[in-house]
Amino acid sequence: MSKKAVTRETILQQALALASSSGIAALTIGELAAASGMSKSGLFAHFGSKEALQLAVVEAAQAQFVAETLQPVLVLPRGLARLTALFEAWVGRLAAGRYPGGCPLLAACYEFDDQPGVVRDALLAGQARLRESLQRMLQDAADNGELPPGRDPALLAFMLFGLIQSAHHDRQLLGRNDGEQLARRGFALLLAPGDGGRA
Amino acid sequence: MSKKAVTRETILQQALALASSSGIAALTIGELAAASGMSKSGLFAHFGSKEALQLAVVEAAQAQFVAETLQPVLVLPRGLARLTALFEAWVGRLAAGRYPGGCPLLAACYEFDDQPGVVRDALLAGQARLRESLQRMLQDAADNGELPPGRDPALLAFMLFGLIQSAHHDRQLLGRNDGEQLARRGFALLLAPGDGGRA
DNA sequence: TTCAAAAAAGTACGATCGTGCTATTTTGCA
DNA sequence: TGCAAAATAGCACGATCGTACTTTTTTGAA
Repeated sequence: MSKKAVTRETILQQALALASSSGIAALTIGELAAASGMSKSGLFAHFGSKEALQLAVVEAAQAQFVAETLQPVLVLPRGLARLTALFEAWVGRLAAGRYPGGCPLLAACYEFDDQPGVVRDALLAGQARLRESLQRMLQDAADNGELPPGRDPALLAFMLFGLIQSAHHDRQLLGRNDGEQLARRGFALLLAPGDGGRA
Repeated sequence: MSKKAVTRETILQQALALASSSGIAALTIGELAAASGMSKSGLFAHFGSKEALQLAVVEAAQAQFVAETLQPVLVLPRGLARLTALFEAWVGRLAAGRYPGGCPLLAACYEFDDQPGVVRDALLAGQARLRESLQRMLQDAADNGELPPGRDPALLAFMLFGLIQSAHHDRQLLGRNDGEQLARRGFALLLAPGDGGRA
């Protein structure tokens, strides 16, 4: 791997660490250069513009999520098993201290949802893909007869994503560390057959 | 009302409109002054510091939420009726174009959750109060026997807030306008007795 | 109507922003 | 080992940031 690619990767990892607490929009070339031990212009040359840097950071975060959370569960059989593993990995990711300042992608969604441009486009595409993956796993589970009768995969995907967001909110702002457990109980309530989810 | 108070209110309304799309942290004294038809220094004198301005904006947004969404439902009897009205008002607020760029408070939670200071403190206090109100309404409904058996008010409050966040996400980033309907169906799924929420 | 007080504007400041352009260092191949 | 090329640093720029200090305009009570 070329030196350039190595340095670029180092910068992006540093950027993700900073963006986790301050947000991607608040990332500053100077601040990031200092944190990376580089000069402003040396770092700048890697990206050519601030928008390109922000886009690279978003894509790095997305690639990391896929590699660390989505990919690993694909070895499991389609259906409830795979879905459960994904949700567990996702929830665990929140608590793991992977990003102490919170998920940079979730935060970026709030920062860029009204800022047209390539960053917003990339976020939108990634979130849409993720939602589709989630919904497809739910459909697989439904096809296997592993869902309570009458459950709508689209609604469940919507609600499971809400559980993730609520857990994130509880941990990052409210400082509550039981959000992950509540999310798991919510998952059980939504997917457990029979008793309507005693929880 | 003194002139000062009137002007201050005008500024804060303008600030909320701007913050809706760009975020409270990205608010700039100069930008806000231009939008308000004032000079930078004239506007600045109203607050004394940028942090005080941000705090005032957060408090204005919180007061608006309470006045427009929480207060009105308090005339309804405690229990499921009041809870349903609150959720409906809350969901409706997302679609109403009240804030075209999304809820400034939700966005602020992501911006300030890792930035210690008075702004974060105010956000935390407001969100904690809101969560308590929600949970108390659920407890009232449980006391009335209006909840499916075995439901935990704390878990339901967690999940209902997740529905709101998911609806916000769907509308603001994904551009889907069925998020509100999904949130309503989720509400029904969680609170409807008997069939375990056929949806 | 007058006039002190309040509100707003004017001006200036150092700092930092993103981004050019040029010089220097470092790299990897001949 | 030498040397073009690649990577990084140095420096400068106009713009804008938040925030002081001073001056002008506006307000409301006597």
